[in-house]
Amino acid sequence: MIPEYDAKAIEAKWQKVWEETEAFKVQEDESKPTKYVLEMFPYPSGDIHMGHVRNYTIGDVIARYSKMQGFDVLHPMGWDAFGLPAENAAIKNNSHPAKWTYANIETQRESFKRMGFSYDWDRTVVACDPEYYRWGQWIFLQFWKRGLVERRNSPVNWCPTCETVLANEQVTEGECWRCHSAVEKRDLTQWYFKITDYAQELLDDLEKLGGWPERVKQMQANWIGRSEGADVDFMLCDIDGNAPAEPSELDTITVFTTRPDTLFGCSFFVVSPEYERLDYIMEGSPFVAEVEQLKEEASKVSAVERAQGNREKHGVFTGRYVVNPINGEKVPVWVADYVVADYGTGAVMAVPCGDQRDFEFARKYDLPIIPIILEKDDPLFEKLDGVSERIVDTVDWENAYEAEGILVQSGKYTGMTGGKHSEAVDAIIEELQSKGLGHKTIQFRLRDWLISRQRYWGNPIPAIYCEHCGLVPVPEEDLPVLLPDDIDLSAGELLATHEGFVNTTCPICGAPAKRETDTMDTFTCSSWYYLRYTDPHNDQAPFDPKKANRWMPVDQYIGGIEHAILHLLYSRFFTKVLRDMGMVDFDEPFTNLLCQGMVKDEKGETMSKSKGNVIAPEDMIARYGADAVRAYILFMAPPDKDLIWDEGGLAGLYKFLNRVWRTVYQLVGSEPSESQSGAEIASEELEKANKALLREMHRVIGKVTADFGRFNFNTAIAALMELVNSISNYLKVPPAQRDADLCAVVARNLVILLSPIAPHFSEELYAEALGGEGSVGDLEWPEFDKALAAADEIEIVVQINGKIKGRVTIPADAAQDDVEPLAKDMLADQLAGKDIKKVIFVPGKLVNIVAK
RNA sequence: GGGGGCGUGGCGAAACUGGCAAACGCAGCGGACUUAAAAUCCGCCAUCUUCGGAUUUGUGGGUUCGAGUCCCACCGCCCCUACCA
Repeated sequence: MIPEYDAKAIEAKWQKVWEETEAFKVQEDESKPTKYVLEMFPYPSGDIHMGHVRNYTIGDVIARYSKMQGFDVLHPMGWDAFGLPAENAAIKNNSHPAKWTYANIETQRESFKRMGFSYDWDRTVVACDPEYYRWGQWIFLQFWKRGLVERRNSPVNWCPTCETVLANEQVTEGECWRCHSAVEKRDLTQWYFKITDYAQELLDDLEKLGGWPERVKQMQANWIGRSEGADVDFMLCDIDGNAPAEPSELDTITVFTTRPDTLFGCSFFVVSPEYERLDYIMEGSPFVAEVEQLKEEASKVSAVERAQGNREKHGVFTGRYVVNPINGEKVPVWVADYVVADYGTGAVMAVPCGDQRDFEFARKYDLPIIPIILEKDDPLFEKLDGVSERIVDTVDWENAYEAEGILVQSGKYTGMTGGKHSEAVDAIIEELQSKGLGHKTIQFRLRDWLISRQRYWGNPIPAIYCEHCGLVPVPEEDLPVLLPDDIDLSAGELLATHEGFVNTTCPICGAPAKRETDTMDTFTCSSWYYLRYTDPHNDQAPFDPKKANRWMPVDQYIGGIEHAILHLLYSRFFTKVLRDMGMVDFDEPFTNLLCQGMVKDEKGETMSKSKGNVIAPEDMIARYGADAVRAYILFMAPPDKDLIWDEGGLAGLYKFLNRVWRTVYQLVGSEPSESQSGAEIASEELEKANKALLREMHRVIGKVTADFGRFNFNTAIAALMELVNSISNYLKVPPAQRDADLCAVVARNLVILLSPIAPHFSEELYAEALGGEGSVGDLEWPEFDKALAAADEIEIVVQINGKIKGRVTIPADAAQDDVEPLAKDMLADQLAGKDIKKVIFVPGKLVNIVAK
């Protein structure tokens, strides 16, 4: 009797065995090559969802497979445990964020165990654990020492719902990444990590990341946003509009431009409403009221609206003028909302002829448009010929001319080629440089990383304000700065109002002093956790460089595309700084990156609690078992594509496991199969069947191995299904006639090949049906024998002019000379009267007769 | 506006460097077993067909002996990003 496949009992049994035998403990075996398989650690917001299941199943298969291939595998798991949801839950439940966080961690940990994930639980990293965040503070202090920490005042993104500032990367389309509230601009003094110091390297090293998806690299490159151009100095005229005799620093207004070649076409000048020196410009101007009103209106326009693009542009004249450094011309200074404060210098030279935005603005406010760059055959050339006076305003234009062209009305540069990277750009920069009024420069879109948050549940910034000594770092020996437990968040208490936390003494002079009460962005925690896993219990340092260097960089990182910029960029930055500190000897943290697709509902919509379309993993485990869930999620789509949930498909994989179960028992037992007729078969036929099964087994070993290497788990499972179909076919042979040795080896290999996908199931079959010792996970991966997988005879296609006309069966090693006559013979009718031009023979595939 | 990706049966998908399109599965249909159902097993399942074949990978063109795959144009969908000077 074949026992029933009882997924629930089997899974519980093997999870217990794995735990007791510490099956997934990292071996730290120096004789083996290492493989670090890492999935992005989760935020403990309630129980896991299908996205987690998919992410971690993919990682688990890679980890288990790597172990069977002889690697010393590091496959850890932890929690990104600081952050607002915990704090909000605590406020709502009149509780403490730690309570909520740790309860959710336990729930998730149990779910992970029920999924059978092969984590070394000994290495768990929990970001809100002082043992961990202590070293986050230590790293902060090292960054500070290296000049990579700055506290400064500037316009920042403020989320009114989360009541905290946000980093640029955490604002998408003008909304807060977490709560989707419209983000406001505020002028505040905040803490920054100077990630821009690494902008160039972060961009350049994308080239080293051959194992990353192209689109992720592209997104990072766009985010870093390097543009080459020039800084150009314009001089502010005095209030009466007279050009300054002596250029003074105070009256120098610098712009960044990628098009210095169009400088002769500058007919006005624009600063953003938030421009830092706008008040200085407005001193004594009669237009203060108008400018104030524009500023007011601009501040009201939400970032969301601003992000819509192509908005109607608004501006007012400041009453002031600046001098164009290339021709000494005076141009009016405007304030307009289409210039943003946080790119370039917050001021632009407006060239309506060569820039669409300036063009639209000029049309609206009736400002001059000076044609200075034209397409080769522009009719305007004729008009300009022999005219000494400058022609202004090209009324018949509908758009600016932004492409490459020929300069006109541009002094000695007239006739030169202009455009983004043209000779005119270099020539004009040279002139500006010689006059001391400009120079070549590179502008990045990347801003410094604003890391301070006005929230309790985060890693405290280790800094102290002393009346006498100023801003003082907390000494390393005083770390960690602990978050106080006794805080009543629901009563509105903050770190800033917690006297026991705020009041301290100055580490330098000993006088009473105040602590910094901002905490660090949670993304600082996730920027180095992967290093901590290599040495998770170290209480002398964040990690031992020797251990980190042995395991790192992560060989395979797996996570969602939503971190394409945020987490992945920050982690790259941290790694580079730690390298410069001598803590690690590599430049990039993640060698290979796999971004898995989303799990969507039947209608193709994202699952969310608010839509009520969430499929709970625990329900599915209860109904079909974790192994079926794992197999299903791998089978239904390649890992990087979105997966449409279909419970019928899951039931199908459950049926497949049942079928494997019966098949394996039938292979090694003496029971007849369902498809067997009972009649003896001829020995010739038997031999053929034996041969075919052996060949099929080897073909599938090769296919599954190759597919695992490419993460094509869906086709690997399809190949295993084909093997099972072939076995079913073989089982038509009566039990007494079967080749027992062949059956045993096929059964064994089938179980091994399936084990990374359905581990509990495979363990049970290996132990109970095959009588195996130990764990399947400790076995070696079967070797692929190409010779045994090859067929002796194959069927190839015969074509005329690429159209299939028939098929012939030939020996696998047949040469063209053998095949050609066969083919011609076969198609003699159709070739009659035709002239054979040539014959193309693709071994193992086809023979194509080109005839006319 | 800029960048990236995708388009194959009723559905999820396969087809590695151009070489038998639709493997594998879901749904469906027919049969066996059963008193019956479930489960299981066997078979059919792109479209049209005068049963010889013919047509088919969003549309139109091109390169090639041969194109789902490469090139050009267009249509449609998705994702990212954005008054970036």
